[in-house]
Amino acid sequence: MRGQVTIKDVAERAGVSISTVSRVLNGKSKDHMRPETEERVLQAIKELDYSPNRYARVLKRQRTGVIGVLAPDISNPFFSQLLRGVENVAYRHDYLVLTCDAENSLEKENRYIEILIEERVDGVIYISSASQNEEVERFLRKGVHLVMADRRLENIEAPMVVANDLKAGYILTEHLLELGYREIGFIQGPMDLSTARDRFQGFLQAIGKRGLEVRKEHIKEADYTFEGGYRAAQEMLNGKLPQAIIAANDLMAIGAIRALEDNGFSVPQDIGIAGFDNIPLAALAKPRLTTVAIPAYKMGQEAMEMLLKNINANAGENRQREVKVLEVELIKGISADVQSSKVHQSMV
Amino acid sequence: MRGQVTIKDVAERAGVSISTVSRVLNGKSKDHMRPETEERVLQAIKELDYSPNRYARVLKRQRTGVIGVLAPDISNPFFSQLLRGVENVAYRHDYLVLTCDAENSLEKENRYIEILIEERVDGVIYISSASQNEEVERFLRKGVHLVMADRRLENIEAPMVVANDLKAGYILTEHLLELGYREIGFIQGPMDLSTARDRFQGFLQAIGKRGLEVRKEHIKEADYTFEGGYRAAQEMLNGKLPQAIIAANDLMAIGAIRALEDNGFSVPQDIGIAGFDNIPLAALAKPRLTTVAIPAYKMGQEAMEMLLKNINANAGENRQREVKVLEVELIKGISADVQSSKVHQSMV
DNA sequence: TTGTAGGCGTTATCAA
DNA sequence: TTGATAACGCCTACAA
Repeated sequence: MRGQVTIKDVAERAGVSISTVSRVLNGKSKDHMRPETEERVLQAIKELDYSPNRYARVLKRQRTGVIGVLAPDISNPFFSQLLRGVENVAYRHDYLVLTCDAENSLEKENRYIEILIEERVDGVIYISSASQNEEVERFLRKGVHLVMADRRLENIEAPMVVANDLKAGYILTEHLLELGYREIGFIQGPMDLSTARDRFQGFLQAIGKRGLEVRKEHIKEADYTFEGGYRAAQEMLNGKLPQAIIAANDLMAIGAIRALEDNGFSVPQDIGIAGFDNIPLAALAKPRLTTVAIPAYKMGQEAMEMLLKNINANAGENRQREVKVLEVELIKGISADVQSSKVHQSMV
Repeated sequence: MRGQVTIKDVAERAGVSISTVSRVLNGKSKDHMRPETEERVLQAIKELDYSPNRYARVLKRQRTGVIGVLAPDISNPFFSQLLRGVENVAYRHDYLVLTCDAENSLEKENRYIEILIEERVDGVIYISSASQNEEVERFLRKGVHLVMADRRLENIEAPMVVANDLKAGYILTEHLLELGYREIGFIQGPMDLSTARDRFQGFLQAIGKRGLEVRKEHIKEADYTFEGGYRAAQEMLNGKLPQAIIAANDLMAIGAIRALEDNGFSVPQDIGIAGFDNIPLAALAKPRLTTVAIPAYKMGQEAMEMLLKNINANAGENRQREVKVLEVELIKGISADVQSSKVHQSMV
């Protein structure tokens, strides 16, 4: 950054004042400027390979053109998809995206909140790592626009984009029930997260509607990671296995498959497994995983669009807290057909 | 950003001058400052929830504390791993990482180069999307520190961290040969990339050492993506299949597996498949993929450390262009054992 | 149509 | 031990 070319160098080279250069830079030359003057400036800019200093510019303009995404775990394909959705919209609107991976740590999340505030971001898309974090409200106090994505937090006054997780849990369970499964286990996500709670609630509703029950030892709580799913399934192996297991996301479902296979069971012949998210990995799993597609990419796009709307909205205009619920879709794995016959047999 | 709290507000509240506040902020209070003064300032900062404006700070300090990573495809797990390695080191040294996903597009790469220059990054870790890009040299002309990672570019005068891809290609091929495979096909990566060239060269060397040959129709070039691997394998299906196929990365290997299975072949019973990278997905594939581990995370760490060394080095000190070559490791899939017998049978 | 000058929030030099 | 003040590079009234 030392010895950088400034607007002053350009002005000298072009033989004009710095204001003239600035006007060319900001496209305010159209109306009142001699074409030859503009030409000289453009020429000087090219010769010196000048590019404006964003820091000086932001300081003056009082607007950074940066938005932050605070996510709990970028290595989870679901969130990287969501992120791509955000970037797609941001790129088109000339916003820079600052990605912050909290790695499921509250401490890191807080450090990033501080960084985003120092960065003076124009807005933040927040995917919470935990049930609550008081620090997040600093954004609101500072007037930073905030949009929540994927995970609902009731106590924070911000608009949000979420999926219909309750329905997701319901239709997936209903699907398995239709296939003939009666004893279904569930690997929960962290129950302080709305997605985990809703998916489980949907599960319970579908089960309850048929007057069925679930054994306590067939319900485990894990942390949405591959390893967590692996461990939860392994714990279930201690007792009598259910006929099928629903994991609250695909990563855990795949972990569960691994655990079961490592213990000599084959999926889906011996036991059925299903998940949520429909991450790309789910399509690769063999056999194809039964799952509920949560539109991550779209969620990212919608969240960014909602954020833009808020940023550009008239501050005076009193809006109500907008909530957008995205629809979900059942993805039937080929496992299903194979299983149904198997299960029916074992039930005879 | 409007109505933000500034150092001036803090000074007024604490009843001191802005210079005093600045000193507290920068930890220069240790030596010569009354503890009670410092205390008053700290108190005011807390009461006002003040946080320094990074833009003003950078403008003054002439140093951003930001480094850029320019990568060809973040959705490839290999690069997201590498990125995590970079972030790990950056975080510890209080650097912010600006991630730029060129999505294998030269146009996007160039747009990001411009953005990184405007951002006045202190350094850039560059993973090239193509064989050459003149624009990259702008970094050097601007005095931005540059480190290349993963992919060698001979014509750019910058230090680099790469893997021993030649050896990787060699030991993987040697392994398959030891298992008894004789007709081995190869799905190349983009041959303008050093990794693709080296891995293929290593393959040829191992083949040549045994006096064997490879049929032309058993060599295809693809683009390092899942879909590319799928298509390349499908093309091979038109002729006589080899006994095994090596794909220049895991993503393509998994694509190839998919293609073969979609066409009624089973892996590894009918044909062996191997790849490079050892991405997390490789461990999940069933059966476990034979691959060569390229230490992506470590590569990211090393690249960032090399960058830091360059940034902090005395500018006058004339260094030579450092090149670090990371070692690779063969990962034997369970496929191997199964295959060897099968293949021997078919060779009788 | 172009130029002058003040100020954005901070740091750092010099004086007190 | 503290305070006043001049930059840092850019934008934008206001003047010319």
